Amino acid sequence: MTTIRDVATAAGVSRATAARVLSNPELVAETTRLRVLEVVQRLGYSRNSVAASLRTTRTGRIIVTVPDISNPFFSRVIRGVEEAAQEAGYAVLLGDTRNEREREEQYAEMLNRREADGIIFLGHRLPTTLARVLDRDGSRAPIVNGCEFTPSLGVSSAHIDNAGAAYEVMDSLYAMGHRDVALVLGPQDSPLTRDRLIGAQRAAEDRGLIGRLVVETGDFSVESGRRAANLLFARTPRPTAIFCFSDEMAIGTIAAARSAQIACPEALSVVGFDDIQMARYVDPPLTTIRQPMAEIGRKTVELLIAILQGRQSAPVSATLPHRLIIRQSVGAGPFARAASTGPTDERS
Amino acid sequence: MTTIRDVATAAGVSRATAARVLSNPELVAETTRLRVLEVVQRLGYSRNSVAASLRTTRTGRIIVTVPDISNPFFSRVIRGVEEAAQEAGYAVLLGDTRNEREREEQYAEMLNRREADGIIFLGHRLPTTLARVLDRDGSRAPIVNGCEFTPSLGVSSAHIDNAGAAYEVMDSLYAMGHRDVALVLGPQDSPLTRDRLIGAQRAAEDRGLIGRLVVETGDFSVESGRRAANLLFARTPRPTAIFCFSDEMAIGTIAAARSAQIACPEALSVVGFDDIQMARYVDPPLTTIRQPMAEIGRKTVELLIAILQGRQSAPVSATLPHRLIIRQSVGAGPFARAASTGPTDERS
DNA sequence: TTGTAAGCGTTATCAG
DNA sequence: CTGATAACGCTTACAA
Repeated sequence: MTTIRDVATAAGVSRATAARVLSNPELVAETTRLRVLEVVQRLGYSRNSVAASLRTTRTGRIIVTVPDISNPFFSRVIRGVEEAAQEAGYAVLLGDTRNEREREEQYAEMLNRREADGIIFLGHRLPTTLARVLDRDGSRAPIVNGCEFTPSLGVSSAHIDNAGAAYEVMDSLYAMGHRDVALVLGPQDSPLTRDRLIGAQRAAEDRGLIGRLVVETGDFSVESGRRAANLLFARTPRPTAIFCFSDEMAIGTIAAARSAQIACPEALSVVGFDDIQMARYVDPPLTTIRQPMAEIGRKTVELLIAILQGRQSAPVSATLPHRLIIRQSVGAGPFARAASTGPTDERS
Repeated sequence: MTTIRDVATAAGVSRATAARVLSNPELVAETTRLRVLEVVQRLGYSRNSVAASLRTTRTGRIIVTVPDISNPFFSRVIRGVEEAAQEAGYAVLLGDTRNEREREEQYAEMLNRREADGIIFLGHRLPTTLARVLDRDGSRAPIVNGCEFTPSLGVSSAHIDNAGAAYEVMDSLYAMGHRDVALVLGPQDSPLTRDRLIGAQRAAEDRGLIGRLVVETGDFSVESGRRAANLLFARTPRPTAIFCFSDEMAIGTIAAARSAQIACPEALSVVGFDDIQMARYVDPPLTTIRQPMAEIGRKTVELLIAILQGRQSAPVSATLPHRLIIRQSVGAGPFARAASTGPTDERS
C-alpha cells in the first residue's frame, strides 16, 4: 500500500507538506499542491484512516444499536440516521441487539475501545457500560437515545409525545361510539409502552370508562398481535375496538379477526401505531399514529453531533410531531350517534 | 483515558507483559497475569482498537452496502450478515446506497482507507473503486456480492437460482390453467431481474405461450407494483395471473386489484418473490418464492471471511435453496381442467 | 510556505 | 517468562 511517505518522496516534498495538501490545502503553495495532487492521483493514494484516527482521536464513526433491524419501524429510523450521518461525514456502525442485554453491552463496549466517536441506542435500556461513561462525563458523554425517552437517564433523546398520541387515539375511538376498548401493549418494561398506556388510561378516565379498558401485552411483532387478539376475542364483553401499540401487531389483529370471521371495521375497529409503509396497503387500510421515523433518526444524529462538537451543556429532549392518520380500519361503535360516523377518511 | 502503559505501571510490569496478558495470556505466569487483570479491572481499562488496528492492520470490521435498508427483504439479509459477523468477531459498517452509484463508490472508498477489512455489496453494480482492487488482487480481494450474481465480475457471491425459481412459478401458473400471464420485473439493469426473466420466458416457451407473455417493469416497491398492475389491467386480453419479482410489488398489485374491483384470486392470481414476513398476512395470503434471506446474509459473511483468512483461491458462487410457497393468492385459471385445482395449499 | 520531529497506543521481535 | 525497543502511518507544533 502506498503511504503519505511514498507520495512525499515522489513529489519531492516532506511528509508534512504532502499531508497538508490533503487536510489543509490552503496552507500549501499552488504549484506544490498541484504537484502533490498529481502524484496522489497517479499512485492511487488513499489516506489510512486508522493512522489518522490514532493521531486525531476521531474515528468519524457512530454506533447505532437497534432492537431489531428487520422491524420496519426501526429500519426507517435507521435510514434517517444513516442519511444524516453521511451528510455530516460520519459512517454508521450498525448493531442489531435482538433486544438482548448482552449484545447491547457488547456494542456499548465498542465506545470504550474507541471504535466510534459516539453511540445512539434505539432501545430503552441504558447499558451499564454507558452508565459509567455517563457518570464520568455527564452530559458531554457522546450518547443519545432515540424513539424511547427516560428523563432520569440524563441522556438526550428524540421521540414523539407517546402519551399524547395514545390519548388522541382513545379519544377518537370513544368519539366514534366505542366503549369496550382493548389495548395491546409493547414490552412491559419500556417507557414507551408505559407512556402510551398512561395516555390511554387518562383518556379512559376522562370519559369515565377506565373500568371497561382491558389490556393485553405483545412484543410489537405481527405474531404477538395475533395472539393477543385471540385472547381478547374470548373475553366478555368482546371489545369493539383494539388499539395496538405497533402497526405490526395491528396487522396481526386484523389477520386474527379475519380467521375468526369478525368483520373489520364493521364488528371490530383496529388502530395501530407508527404508520409503517404496509399500514396503507393492508385490508382494511389501517388507522394509526404516524411517527416521523426518518426525522427521529436524523434528529438523534443531530443531537449526537452537537455533543461531539462540544456545543451541548445539558441533555435535550426533542419531541417530534406525530399525527393521527384515519383510514378504514376504524368504524362506528355501538354507541355512535346515528348522524355522526366520525372524522372523514384521510387519504395520502 | 487509561492506556496499557497505566496498567503496566500500576501492576509493576512492562507494557509488553501487560499487553500479553490481554492478547496471549498463556504466555504469562499465573501470578503476574492475575495481578495485571486485577489492575485492568480496577482502572477500567479497554484496549484502544485504533492503535491496535494500526499495528495489526486488521480492523475487525466489514462494510455492507445495501440498495435500501427499509426494504424488508434486505433488512432480513442484513440481519443474517450482522449475526454471522458478530459471531466471527466482526462489526458491521452499514451503508444504504439508495441505489445511487455515487454512494456506492463512497462506501467502496472506505475499503481503501482501511476503515474495514472487507466489503459485501448487495446491489449489482461493482463500484469502480472495487474493480481496481479486484484488478490488483484478483480473487484475494476481500469483496463479496450478495443476492445478485454476475459471473463475469470474478467476485464470490451468495444467491438463489433465480432463473430456476421463476421457471417454477410460471410452470405452476400454467399448470393451474393460466395462459395470459404477466410479469412485473425489477430494475432492468440487474442480473437478478434478467435471470428471473430468462427463467420465466423459458417456461413460456416450453408451453408454447411465449407470445402471450406480457411484461411491465417496477423497482421492487409497493407503489411501482400498483402502477404496473394498473397498466396491465388496461390491456386486452387482461392477464389472469401476474407474477411480480418482489412481494412488495405483489402487494401493490393486490391493492390495485382491490381498487379496480378485480377479485383475487378468483379473477386474478398474483405471485410474489422473497416471502417477506407480510406475505402471509396480506389478504389473500401471497403465493411466493421463499428466499433464505438470513442464510444469504450469513453466507456472504462466510465467503468474505474465507477470503480474509486466505483460504480461498477462486471466486465461489454459492447457490442457496429457494422454495415455492403456495398460499391463497393463486387460483385456477380459465383453462383449468375441472378436476384439478392445482397443488394443495401449504401452511407454515 | 515548507521541513523537522515528536508523538498517538498498540503489538511484535528479539534478547535476556 | 519478562523487558526493551522499534515500528504502524498519520498529524501538528514549532522552527526555519
